[in-house]
Amino acid sequence: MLEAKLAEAGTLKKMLDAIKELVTDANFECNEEGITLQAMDNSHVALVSVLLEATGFKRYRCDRPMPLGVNLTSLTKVLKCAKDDDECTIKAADEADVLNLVYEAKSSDRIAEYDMKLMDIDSDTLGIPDTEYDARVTMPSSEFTRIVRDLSLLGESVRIEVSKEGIRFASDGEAANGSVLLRQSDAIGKVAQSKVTSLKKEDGDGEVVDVDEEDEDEEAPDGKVKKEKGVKTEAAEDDDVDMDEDEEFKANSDGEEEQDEDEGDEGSESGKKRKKSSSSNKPSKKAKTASSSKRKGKGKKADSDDEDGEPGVRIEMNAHVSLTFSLKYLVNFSKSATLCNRVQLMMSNDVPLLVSYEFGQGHIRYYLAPKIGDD
Amino acid sequence: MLEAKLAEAGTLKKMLDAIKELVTDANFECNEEGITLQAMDNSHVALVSVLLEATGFKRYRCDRPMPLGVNLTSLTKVLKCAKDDDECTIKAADEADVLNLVYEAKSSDRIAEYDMKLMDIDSDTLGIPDTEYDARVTMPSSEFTRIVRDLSLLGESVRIEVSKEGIRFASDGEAANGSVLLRQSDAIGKVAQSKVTSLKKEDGDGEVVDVDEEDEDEEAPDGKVKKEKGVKTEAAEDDDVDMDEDEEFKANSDGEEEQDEDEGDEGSESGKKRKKSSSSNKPSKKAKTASSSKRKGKGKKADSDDEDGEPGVRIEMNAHVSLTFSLKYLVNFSKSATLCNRVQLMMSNDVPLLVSYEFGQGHIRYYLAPKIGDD
DNA sequence: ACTGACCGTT
DNA sequence: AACGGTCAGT
Repeated sequence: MLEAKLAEAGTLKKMLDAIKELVTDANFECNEEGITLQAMDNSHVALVSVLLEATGFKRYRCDRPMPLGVNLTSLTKVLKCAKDDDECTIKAADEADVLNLVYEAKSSDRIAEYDMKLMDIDSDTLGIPDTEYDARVTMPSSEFTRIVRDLSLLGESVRIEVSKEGIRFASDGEAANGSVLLRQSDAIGKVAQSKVTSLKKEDGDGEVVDVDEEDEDEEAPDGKVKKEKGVKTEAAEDDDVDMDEDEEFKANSDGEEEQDEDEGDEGSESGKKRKKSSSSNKPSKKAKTASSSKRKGKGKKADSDDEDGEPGVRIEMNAHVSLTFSLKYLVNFSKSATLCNRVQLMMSNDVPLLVSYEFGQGHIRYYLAPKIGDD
Repeated sequence: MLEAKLAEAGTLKKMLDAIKELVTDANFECNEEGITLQAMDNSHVALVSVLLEATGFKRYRCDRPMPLGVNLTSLTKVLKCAKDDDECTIKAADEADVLNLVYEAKSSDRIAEYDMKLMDIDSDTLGIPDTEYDARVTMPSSEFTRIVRDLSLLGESVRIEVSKEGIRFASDGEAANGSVLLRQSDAIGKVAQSKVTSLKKEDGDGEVVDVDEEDEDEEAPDGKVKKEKGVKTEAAEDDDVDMDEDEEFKANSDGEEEQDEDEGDEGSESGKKRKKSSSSNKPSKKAKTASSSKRKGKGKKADSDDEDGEPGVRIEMNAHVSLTFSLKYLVNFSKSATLCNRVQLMMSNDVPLLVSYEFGQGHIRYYLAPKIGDD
């Protein structure tokens, strides 16, 4: 059975608000490490990956792994019945067909209890390779929100380009073209813009994740992306690609360099390896992928980019990248800004963009295949 | 003629906002004691009773009783032309077919004047018995609003149960079931939960209204509810009852248990009595009903539950009650929260619920027949 | 298709 | 607190 008590129902509310428009039904995979959710968006163009670490709960217990099939629209309604600062306990018996949610007001003279129906959902666990990217940009999430919203008024897509100059977001529209350039913030200058040893998803706040282990990592036996279901990069046509359920999500699969991605389900290809990350030469590591949690044991929950990291823009790149994405999705992703003040954009040419919001108790990550014709 | 000057047009604006969706046309009955409005909602399921005491006006004069037939949609529009803090004077000549409204800004350098057409409306004064109830719950109006809104996301109706445990609001829906329990707030503990002598509508703040005078009151010459049309309790089928225009609104007319439901028209049954109020024993009185204003001359305008009474929940009960109501109506009633910080729920099994908002210058009360099959 | 109500944002 | 936008109901 599962029993997890969250100090603030608001965390869950914001998380649902962030993804409910993208995904309507999904399995919350619960195990002793925490709760994860991975799903393709309704149109199979983007992939959403959510993690809530067990350690982020006030109390957490999950005897055995169990998937909770939830209709996010229903869960959103039920969560609307909680105040942001209510304590929220979610419980589900093994094999249960209902999820029980209890909200306790701080004042404690109000207790609300809800039982929500669960459903069976095909859980095609998606394989999300943990790869290295040619560029990582960390910026205030509000800034990212503002930029994609502004540009979405002009056009359908945006070209994101990271160069020595900084990061540029440019969109061409019928009536007008727009371009926003963010330069590295002064205080951060030294760190970024320089060749970085390895660009992996950052775990902590503004600190490059320890790449070491990764370097030595398996160099990618086949150097190929696994084939689980996922957003396929190349497939991306003019419009975003629609990935099939059974495809593998090769974040940047055969992409520029290679990263492996084993997906969870098959596990067979797990042994793959990927090799040099873009320009740099660190051999990338692999595996951990979506279950990022394990990345480095991640005991670091609270210290990440969570709420307010440093202000400003931090740019790290090993190679110039230029990719084009659908603004509609980016605008959608940017809703997660309510969860965390900083956002990380990870890019390599021809590989799906990773937009990552790391907060105290976990993260929300979005993968979006680039439109072709960008390079 | 009528001439009444209100210190704040905002009072009228909020009152209209609270009831305009429920009632589109109604008579404002003006007499020397003040202005009252009583009407069945458009679908004849609920009854609304509004009182604006003469003493609550900055200036008030009404030579003879006169009904002002008003289209509330029109009045709402006209009132939108006033700022909340404007002084508002309403005037109507005898037999006039227009209502004159003058708004004077505090600064006095702005005077706006409007004339709104009046209409003839069948004034079937509704008889609202002033009865006793088995349970009275007083709580912050925002809390009530929150609860009924939350539950309305899940289901159509709510079961309200008052027991030693507190007051529970429970609703079952397609996707989820919900239940909110409010316990008596600690500081209030002693007062409530004990056998109350009499549970009548509270007039002041948290004080049981003196029932005395009412006891002696005219026991109802005819002892009946007036014969106006009302919500008939029993009629309530699965869905709320639709009371006929000519029926009498026997809120819980005769006593909690037996409530007669004579249909108002006959008036013959007037002799009924109400008597034992629930558990207690005060003979109920009658008449005053809706014109509650007279209840005790009520000079107390400002001291009532008006804006913020004590915070928290106060529960008084003489018997366990369990009733089911349509959330749609309760959500509608809860709009009155803008007028007053506290709301009173009065209930007896199988009798219409009374939701009462008492503010400085009067009150807005709603009566809603329970759905059957509850309790 | 139009009007009204409700929710969210500024 | 007010205005605008979105969604639902008639």
